[in-house]
Amino acid sequence: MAIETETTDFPRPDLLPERLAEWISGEIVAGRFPPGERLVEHALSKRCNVSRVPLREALRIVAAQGLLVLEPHRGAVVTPLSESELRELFDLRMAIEGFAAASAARQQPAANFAALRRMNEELEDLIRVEDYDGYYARAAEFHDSLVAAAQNGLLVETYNRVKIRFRRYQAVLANIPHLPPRSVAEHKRIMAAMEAGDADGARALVEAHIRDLVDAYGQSDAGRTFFNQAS
Amino acid sequence: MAIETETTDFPRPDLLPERLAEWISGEIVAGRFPPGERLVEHALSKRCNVSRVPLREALRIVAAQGLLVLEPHRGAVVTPLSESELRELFDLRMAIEGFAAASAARQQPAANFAALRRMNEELEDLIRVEDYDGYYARAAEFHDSLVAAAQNGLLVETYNRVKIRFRRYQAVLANIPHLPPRSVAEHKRIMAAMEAGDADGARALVEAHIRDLVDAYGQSDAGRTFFNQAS
DNA sequence: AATCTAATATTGTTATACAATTAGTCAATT
DNA sequence: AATTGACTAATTGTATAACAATATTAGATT
Repeated sequence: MAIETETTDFPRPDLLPERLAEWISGEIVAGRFPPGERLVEHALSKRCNVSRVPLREALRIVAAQGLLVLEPHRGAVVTPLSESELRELFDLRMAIEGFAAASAARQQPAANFAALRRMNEELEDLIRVEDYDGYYARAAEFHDSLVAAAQNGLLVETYNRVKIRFRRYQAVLANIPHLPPRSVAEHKRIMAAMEAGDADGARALVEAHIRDLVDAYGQSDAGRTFFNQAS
Repeated sequence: MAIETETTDFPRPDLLPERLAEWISGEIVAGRFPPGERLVEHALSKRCNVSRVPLREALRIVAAQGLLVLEPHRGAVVTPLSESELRELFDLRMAIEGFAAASAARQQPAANFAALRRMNEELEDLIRVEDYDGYYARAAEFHDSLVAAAQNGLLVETYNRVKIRFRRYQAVLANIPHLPPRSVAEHKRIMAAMEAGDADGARALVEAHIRDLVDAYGQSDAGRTFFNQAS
């Protein structure tokens, strides 16, 4: 008897709609499904080798994330980008991250300040090596940890919803080289306030920090120009 | 020729999954689909005279609202109630409503303070007539208007998601008679701070106001007892 | 009573069909 | 030339049937 050579079929994992949704979501964030594009069910289902039923459920998932709008009898249309949405997203980040910082500052011993501090030191290292792509990738993690420090699962869930929508704008906005050193310094002040138990101060610093990000994006070329092509 | 008696068929409205989702959502909030109950597709689709396809999409919608959990090969299960979720929901209300008050206070002329003031006066009238059911119905509207005053559609959307989940607990928690007069007074102080442009003050008052609600629910019999039956 | 096993029920997906609606085409008209 | 309007094609929305994979239940066995 020969060696068993037949490979088991690639095990089709479960959660097909979820995985489809993740893929669609990714295509939209990466801009490969540009704003305004219609996603035609039959074409997409053929492309993904799935039937329309799980695909339609995937579209529902992505629509619930805010990346698609399901128009009656017209189907799924990629949500447009707009300056107003970006402003509102920054506002929500201020509300969530600011509250998280204040909340974590009050909880004191439970909050994991060490993780935040370590992460900010890694950011400093990346700046020293002038790896700005790396910086922007990990800068998000710092903010994630900030929200996580509030120990509120629903707050994290809400923040993640904001992040998904926000990522589309990050993909379009250029990275700004002169911003990181300033951000790292602001992170330090935020952590100092939190460790001092100064809830209001920490929140104010977080809000000011995000406002700085808004200003930086607003003054960058990308921030001023991308809206034209997106309307 | 006789008078035309044949009626046109009742036009089946569109958005079947959305309407199904709304109904399911209502049944869960009202407690007719209790926490932990499994919603069986075939049975539900027969009961609603629809096929499994739009029903499954409806389940996705409700799951995205957080009222259902879709477990693989087990289907839709009504999300349990928990004290921790209630605490997190109150936290989110503080974050959102507090930020909204501060934001509205800064925007000043654009914010519609007159609507808020008028609504609080209606609440005072309801207290005078001792119509506490009416009070609790409209008290939510005051908070809605507060969030709306921030002029941020995404903040409203996020708040609505919190409200849907929160309503399940409101349906269980008893109304507390001695609370409304205190709340109305706190509403007044909040509005005063907003009109004075005192963003930080308004936010602090909103957070304190919600903390008062938490304490009141926590000290009520309902607040202490309902968790046992819900586990 | 507890455990294993077989029958049953349920979910997840595919395929097909068709009504309702929308999008696209192209000639006729202004 | 641009607009209208009717016709055709394409697409969505729903229903039905079928089946594999998995979970649940009930019965048999220990």
